[in-house]
Amino acid sequence: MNIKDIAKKCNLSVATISRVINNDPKVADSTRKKVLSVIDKYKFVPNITGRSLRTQKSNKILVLLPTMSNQFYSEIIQGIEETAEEKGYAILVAVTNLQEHQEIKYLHMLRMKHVDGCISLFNTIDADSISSLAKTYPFVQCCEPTMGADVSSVEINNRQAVYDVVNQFIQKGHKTIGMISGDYYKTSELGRETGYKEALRDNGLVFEKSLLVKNFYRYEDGAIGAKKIMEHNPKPTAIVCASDSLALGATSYLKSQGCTVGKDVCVMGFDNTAITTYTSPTISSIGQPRYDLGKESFKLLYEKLENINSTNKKIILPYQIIHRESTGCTK
Amino acid sequence: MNIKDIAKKCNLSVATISRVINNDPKVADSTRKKVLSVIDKYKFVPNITGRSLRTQKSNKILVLLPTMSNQFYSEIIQGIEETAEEKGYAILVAVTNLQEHQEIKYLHMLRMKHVDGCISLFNTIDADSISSLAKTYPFVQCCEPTMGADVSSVEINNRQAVYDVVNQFIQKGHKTIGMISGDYYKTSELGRETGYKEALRDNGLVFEKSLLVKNFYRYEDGAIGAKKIMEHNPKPTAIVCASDSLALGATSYLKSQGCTVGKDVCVMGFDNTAITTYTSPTISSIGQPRYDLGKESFKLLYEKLENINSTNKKIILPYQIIHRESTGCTK
DNA sequence: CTCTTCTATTTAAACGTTTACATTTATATT
DNA sequence: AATATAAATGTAAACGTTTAAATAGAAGAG
Repeated sequence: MNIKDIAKKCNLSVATISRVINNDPKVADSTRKKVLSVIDKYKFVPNITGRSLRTQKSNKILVLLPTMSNQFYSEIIQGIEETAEEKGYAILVAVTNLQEHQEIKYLHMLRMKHVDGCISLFNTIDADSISSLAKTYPFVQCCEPTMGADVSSVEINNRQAVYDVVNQFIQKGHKTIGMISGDYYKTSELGRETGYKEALRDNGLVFEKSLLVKNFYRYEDGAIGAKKIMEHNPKPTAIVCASDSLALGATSYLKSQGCTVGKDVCVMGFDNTAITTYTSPTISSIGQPRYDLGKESFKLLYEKLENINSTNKKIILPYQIIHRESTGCTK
Repeated sequence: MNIKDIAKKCNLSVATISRVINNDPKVADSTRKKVLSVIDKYKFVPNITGRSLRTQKSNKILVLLPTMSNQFYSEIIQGIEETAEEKGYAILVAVTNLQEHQEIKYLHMLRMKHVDGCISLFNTIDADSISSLAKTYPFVQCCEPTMGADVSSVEINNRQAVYDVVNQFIQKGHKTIGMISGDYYKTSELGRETGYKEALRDNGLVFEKSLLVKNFYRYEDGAIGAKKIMEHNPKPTAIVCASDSLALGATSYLKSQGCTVGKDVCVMGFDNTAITTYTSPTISSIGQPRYDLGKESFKLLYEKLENINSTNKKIILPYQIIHRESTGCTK
């Protein structure tokens, strides 16, 4: 059942049927009614591939995720989805599982015109490839802009966030502060680590290599990191982590050593995921405005969808430092 | 840059170019080489919309998710994705956020032929709609088959899983056992609750309404549920939960009341998500073979992709009961 | 040298829409 | 009634592929 069949049933040309489908006002009310009833009767649904080919638009955008096992992305996607829907775009999510060939495969959907644009939450391909991709296709990076790439992006100021936290720790009298970071998300990681180092420096403390541990972002890595950091002399009294799962792992290790987290040692997480309030002690964390990160990403993408030559923008959104029990906040 | 342009540059017809692209053996080696070099030179990528229109296939399948904020789905999707890739299919994920209009919107992609098939992790639409959808389009339900719908599906035996757990509790001497369930995923919920009731009955215990609490699946609901259940007289000594977050919430409430979870009260979760090992006590849980659920779902879908009239199959995969500290397991 | 067979290539239709342009029909103006 | 204008509908091309069927060219058989 296609538009031609409907036209035949209605004794009309395909053009008129198409006009009815697309709400073109140039069609008589009586005709419109007749056509709609026939469409309804035969449950006709216009073939979107035909339409896409003709209009050269898919009205779909791709959201590229490094992994699905991160709570963090859920709300970002919702922010994208709801903003996109207002403009008539549907979103499709693809997961790269951190594999470059997957990333390339899905980015091909852009070149093959099966989606009109892409918001990527993480890229492994190099800055030049990103820049040239973004020149030709609507493309926005969210949370993890590739360093040195000429591309629109939305993120928070990771450096400043950790800087502020470490500063707060120092103001409260902490003298030895450790950091557990990861070794994957180059951009945010570097920012967070820089913030840590700069805050120490600006307060007259020296950065010590053995107080900054880098592994992956799993729970176990948090425990391993905490163990290593606690071997330092003098013992650190505060640890800032690059994710909540790291903070959780660190906390659990510290507890197992008889430490009271929030009193003997303060622990700060990152991302403010739901898990932070499920545990004992509850975990303090740096919160990103997830919904807005998604929303602003789509807005930037939309500018590109309307005009691919519009200038690239870099948007920085505010973060939030939330104190809970793991930094001694009792309320 | 399209296939016609390439043909012109090569002084060949579009048909030959198409053959090269599709690895048709009926093309001379010298010609193939020339064409490939031109394709490479101009970075030509065939337009997939044109191809889809002609071949009436997209080589894409849709995975429909109720929400992205559930750790549980991640590995299922990986199972689907890796199996699908072997057969040359890419997967696209769409999230309904439990809204029917979203579900309908994305299912339309099937009717509009923008995807060749769909694996759905949850549906709100009624059994008849599901049955008739599945008759016309390749469609498989994973984990939550709609009751009464004629459709291929993969799941575990939810009833038996909870039956076994409750049975184990009773064997160990527990006399009063509560259950915290949810009120959304009709099929699995009903199964789990039935398992609970049947195990009681088969052991000569009476089912008491006040020991079965139904809310949503959030952490808070676990705490609320535990509070309600603990008001029962005599106090229950075991609680089985329909999710890990419920179990976590229950555990945290019990701890706040001075209960030692795993000793005074045993708590069992469901789904065996990562969080179960991050907490203290660690949470016992019923594990579903997530990767295989995804894998088998795609296999069923593939049968439908090859022959839409193949008979619907219902696959039941084994579950696993994993004891941790919350049920008194110390190792 | 002709006829057959096989291989490589071209031609042209088809997939299902949308839309600029042309045509017809209805309505308004003189 | 004749003409101008507006509204409704039709015609046909276009989007970028794939692929049956037709054709050309080369090689082999007699």
